[in-house]
Amino acid sequence: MLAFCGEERCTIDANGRLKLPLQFIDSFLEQDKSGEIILHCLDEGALALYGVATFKEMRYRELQQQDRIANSLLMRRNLRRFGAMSCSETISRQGRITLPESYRKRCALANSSSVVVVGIEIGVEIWNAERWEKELEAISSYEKLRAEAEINSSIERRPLL
Amino acid sequence: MLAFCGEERCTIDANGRLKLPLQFIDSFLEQDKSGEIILHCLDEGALALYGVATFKEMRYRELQQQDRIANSLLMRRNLRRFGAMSCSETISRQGRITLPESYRKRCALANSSSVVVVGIEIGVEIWNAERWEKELEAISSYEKLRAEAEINSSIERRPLL
DNA sequence: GAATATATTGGAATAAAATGGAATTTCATG
DNA sequence: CATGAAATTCCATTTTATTCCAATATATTC
Repeated sequence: MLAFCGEERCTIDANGRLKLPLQFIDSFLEQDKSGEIILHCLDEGALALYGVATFKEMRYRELQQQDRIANSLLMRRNLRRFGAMSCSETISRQGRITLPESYRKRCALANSSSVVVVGIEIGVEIWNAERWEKELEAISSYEKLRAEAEINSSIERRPLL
Repeated sequence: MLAFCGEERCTIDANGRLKLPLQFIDSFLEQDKSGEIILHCLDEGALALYGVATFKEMRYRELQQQDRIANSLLMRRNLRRFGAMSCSETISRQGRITLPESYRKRCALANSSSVVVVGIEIGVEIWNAERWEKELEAISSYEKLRAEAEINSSIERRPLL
């Protein structure tokens, strides 16, 4: 079965907890029997869930360079971004995860609201419903631009616009 | 469990003490059973907490070059900066640390005020709430610029604006 | 140098919140 | 229509946070 695919509607309960769709729970448990996952708040305003191994892979290179941190503002900012915007959680025996309050706020995931859980091949993302609509539109209009650019370059002239 | 991650609100008590969130206490104790940590006042106006080993790692390279100190004002200034702006503390049995008055003042961490404690993967930072908002905005606008540049370069033409 | 005043530290009690689980309801399937 | 599975709601328990107070240590004044 294809892991981390599909688009589902779920509700966040009154305490900020989300019951994950079964298929996603299975995909995470397949990766890591303990059910530990990483929550990461994306700059585009959605909450990503990754397996621990997937996330560590993403962060490995930068964390090697500890001696440069003291003298680089950009490095400290990057640590802040990933540190503050990531935390680990464990899928409970009832298939629930608790979303930290600050992440809920930032991603506009209100308690007792309906959200969209999206498979992204290497994990899942939790989106506020309206934001997800906008993101789909953004993806679509970018694809149109790219298609246009591809056509233009194939006939070897500059785009019309 | 992922060490030093997440974003939490805490209050500094009337005596300038901070009760650390449990997850951060655990992360520090895991590194060093004694609970000894280094407080370091950052130039961007926040207070960083590092494990002793982490801090020594950050300072190791520079402190090797003692022979150059006598002939370098910049080096002496750097020693001053790290010397004056760093001190050690021990996490108390109740999970509290006392923040020195001069650091509180410099980092705008007022007594009886609400502050933000941020995991930065290799330690934590304590931020004045408003300053943290500003820092997040700075990080976010940088990311947006980077994203825009990425899109533009991928379709190989200038932005429409 | 002693006594008083002040600040600092540690701890306990109370209040709040998060967690886990069970029960009921809903939905899908045979 | 009945059965099983899953989702949602609600409640009890445990954990965590906050406040307040006592004890100790430090500083100041006479």
